Amino acid sequence: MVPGGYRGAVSAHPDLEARVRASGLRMTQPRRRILAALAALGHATPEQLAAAVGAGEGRGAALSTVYRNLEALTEAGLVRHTHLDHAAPSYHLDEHGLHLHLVCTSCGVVQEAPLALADGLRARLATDHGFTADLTHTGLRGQCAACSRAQEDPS
Amino acid sequence: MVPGGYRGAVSAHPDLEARVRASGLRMTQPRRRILAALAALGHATPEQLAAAVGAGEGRGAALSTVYRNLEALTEAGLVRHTHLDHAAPSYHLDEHGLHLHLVCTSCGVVQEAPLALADGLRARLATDHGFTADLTHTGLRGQCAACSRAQEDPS
DNA sequence: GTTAGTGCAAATTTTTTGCATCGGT
DNA sequence: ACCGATGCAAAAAATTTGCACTAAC
Repeated sequence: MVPGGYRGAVSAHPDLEARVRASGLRMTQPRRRILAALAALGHATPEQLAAAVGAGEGRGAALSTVYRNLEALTEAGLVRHTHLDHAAPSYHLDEHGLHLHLVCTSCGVVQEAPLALADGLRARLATDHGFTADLTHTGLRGQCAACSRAQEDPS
Repeated sequence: MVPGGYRGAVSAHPDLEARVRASGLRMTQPRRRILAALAALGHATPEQLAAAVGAGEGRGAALSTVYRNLEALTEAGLVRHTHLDHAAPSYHLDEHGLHLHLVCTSCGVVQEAPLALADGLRARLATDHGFTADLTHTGLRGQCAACSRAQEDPS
């Protein structure tokens, strides 16, 4: 289910390393692997990360280390997460950019959409309810184009 | 944390009973209590429901029964759920109405907003991405008015 | 009388935590 | 050398499941 993995000596992104250190965190091997996996996968659940990093296979990062790192890196502002569905949250690098996540209820595909699409809604929420919304944090559920089509025209 | 509970002989809403039966489900005591609790609480997590129903106190509904009912009733279309935060999903009667859920990241308060506010966004998603969104299913995270204020003016 | 539905307890699954050790600075 | 970070294994939560029994229909 998960590609080869990122177990080797990974030099990772220099800028990332700098930011890690700037946050007062040490740049360890497991942490480097986790960051590299995040960069490569775009977004992934803790379990997917553990698999990608090769947890339990000797030289990787223990599952608990993955959890602890996601927490520490989130705290440091380097990592964010989004709730795509009922399951575990999906983590991604801060750099990965802000966008809406469209999650298809039928096929599970996740597509991204420009955050600007929600500007109108956010403005209304702000004026009408004094609510400052972050549409980035939760995936929007629905049906993707392909699945809607399949449903109407079950050829 | 949870009010008195709904353990007594609850007649529940007649219409609900009818819909339950129409779905081919039997109207049992535990099920009646769960429906009554949902009606009274508006929306609640499985645990809150179990507590409200008086699970474990003898005459209530076992936690596992709560889970099984939420599943069955959801299947029957009588119940829906929304993911308000990182924690457990929050269930509510279908009748409870469709609206947006605004979840404050700071204080945890959940307020409701008319679904129509999101019509613009939904239209854009439909035309631009062929995506039919259900903004009802996930709570929108952000800061409520009170918390935003407190943050800017920490008197 | 059938069989869906229930309670209870055991089994899973997911995430957290304690603690001795290792490794970055 | 210091102390943050790690691995492992145990603990906590949260949800699911097996099974004998009860109660709707």
